[in-house]
Amino acid sequence: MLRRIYHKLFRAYGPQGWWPADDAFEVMIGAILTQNTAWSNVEQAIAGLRKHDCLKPERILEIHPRRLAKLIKPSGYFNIKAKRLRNLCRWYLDQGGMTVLTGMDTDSLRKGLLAVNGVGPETADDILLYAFDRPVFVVDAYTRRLFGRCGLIDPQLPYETFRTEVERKLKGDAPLYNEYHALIVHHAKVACRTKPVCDGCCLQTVCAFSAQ
DNA sequence: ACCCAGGGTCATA
DNA sequence: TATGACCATGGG
Repeated sequence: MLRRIYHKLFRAYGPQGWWPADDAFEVMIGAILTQNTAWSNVEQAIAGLRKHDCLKPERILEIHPRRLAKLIKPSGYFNIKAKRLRNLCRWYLDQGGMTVLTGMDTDSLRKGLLAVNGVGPETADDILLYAFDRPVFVVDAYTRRLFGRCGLIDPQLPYETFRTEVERKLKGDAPLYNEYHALIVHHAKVACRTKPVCDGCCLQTVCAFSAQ
């Protein structure tokens, strides 16, 4: 059933081409900045960072925290996100950069990411999937509502439990998880133009399909 | 003027 | 384990 929902979304919207970034490190930065924040705001923040050559960990660590906060201001929560960016960059460099990180197994990578203050389960999985191409299904609020409403997975399950349930039922690879999560987000955005946010409307198409 | 977005932490019970 | 306060901007 998870497969059929995927195909319906894909047929409706086509490939989404996530993650919108120039390289893996930029994906990590974007994953922090987009926490509870519209992507349009994140784009402005990243533009600010790029303008000041701050899309590298060394630069982010060397500029003054207050200035970093100013650069990412459009993304909101700029003070705490400035700290989180620094935490992530310190970890990134301490580990030895992309070369070393790429060689690590997925579980070790996730543990390392989660140990960074400011990186929670969803942000960690964003990074695992979209920066390191690991076969990890990213669970967000939309995913819970979608699969919950379709009666496929209990939306109240803890994050890790919900994720492993999806992966167990779906048995997909990284490219599939990549498109699936992007499609769910896109679906929520375009189909939720009507006011009652997302409870009755945005899942209707998919749920009507799954009910047959 | 109001609502919330591609979450996470910390204090509290 | 599970709530609640808190963080803050821009676009609808």
